[in-house]
Amino acid sequence: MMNNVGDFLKTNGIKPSYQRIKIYEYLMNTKDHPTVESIYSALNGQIPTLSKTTVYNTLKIFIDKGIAMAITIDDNEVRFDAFIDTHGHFKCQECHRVYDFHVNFEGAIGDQLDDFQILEQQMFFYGICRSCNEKS
Amino acid sequence: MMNNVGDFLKTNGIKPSYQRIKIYEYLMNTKDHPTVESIYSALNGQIPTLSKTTVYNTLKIFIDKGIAMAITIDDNEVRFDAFIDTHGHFKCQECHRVYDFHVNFEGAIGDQLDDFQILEQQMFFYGICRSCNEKS
DNA sequence: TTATCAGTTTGTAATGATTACAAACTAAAA
DNA sequence: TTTTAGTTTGTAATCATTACAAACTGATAA
Ligand SMILES: [Mn+2]
Ligand SMILES: [Mn+2]
Ligand SMILES: [Zn+2]
Ligand SMILES: [Zn+2]
Repeated sequence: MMNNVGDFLKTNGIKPSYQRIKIYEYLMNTKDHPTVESIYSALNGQIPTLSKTTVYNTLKIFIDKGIAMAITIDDNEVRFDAFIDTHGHFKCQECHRVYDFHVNFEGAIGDQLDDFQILEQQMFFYGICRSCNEKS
Repeated sequence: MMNNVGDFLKTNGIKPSYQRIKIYEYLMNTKDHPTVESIYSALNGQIPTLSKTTVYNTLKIFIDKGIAMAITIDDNEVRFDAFIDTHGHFKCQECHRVYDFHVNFEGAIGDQLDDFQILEQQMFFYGICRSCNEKS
């Protein structure tokens, strides 16, 4: 075997092509919630024939199969995340970095949505991060 | 005098033109978090010369002046809200309605972001609403 | 009053992200 | 080898948003 990511994709019903493995590895190893554009340009070096359409298609498959998620933290920039446990995101308006944080969703809303069937939860914060704060 | 919305806009540093008053009134009276498209087509009746560009411009001004906010609850559909107190949104995947709910943000994240300066908070839930649940 | 001027509105053109589509390719099965 | 299903690629189409400049408006100054 020797290829963990390939096996992981197979387990999730995704045929592990070279492109798919590379894209998933990149998403897994990169903690900055990359966009389609940044994934494409990061991989274009090792895969010169890579098409942006393939990046779009592959990410859509990952999301459909539940091994990645899309984060629309700002109009007109969709970012992707291989860390799929429910968690919140903080976006720094200075350095544009996106940080993860843990959220206790239950405590935050009480019983207001008791008759609603909740399938997905997102929390986004915006502001200035610690590191940017220290520079001023 | 006699025009509350006009005065309200003036108070917030916005010159109260006919278009701006109508757009703000619509946003205020409509609880369904309308899009640019739905605002435009709702008002096009009474203001036949209305331009979609004016709707975009006006909403941008409202947001800059802090009397409205943009909600990107789903990729490729930006919605607008005149209710600017911090609150959460639930989007029904069946009827596509967007519901407001109250959120206790402090309790939800603890002290994880203590050194971060938080300027804006958003919470989005997705699922099936009560009314759609009852139909099945 | 008329002339001027800043701000507003409008229509059209440009942009840019995403999607549609069909041809080329790949790898496994028959 | 041939077939076939699935994958990748490049190009074209779509669609929301933005840029831009001309037309308009309403207030102010002469
Ligand atoms: Mn994350
Ligand atoms: Mn709302
Ligand atoms: Zn920062
Ligand atoms: Zn519903």
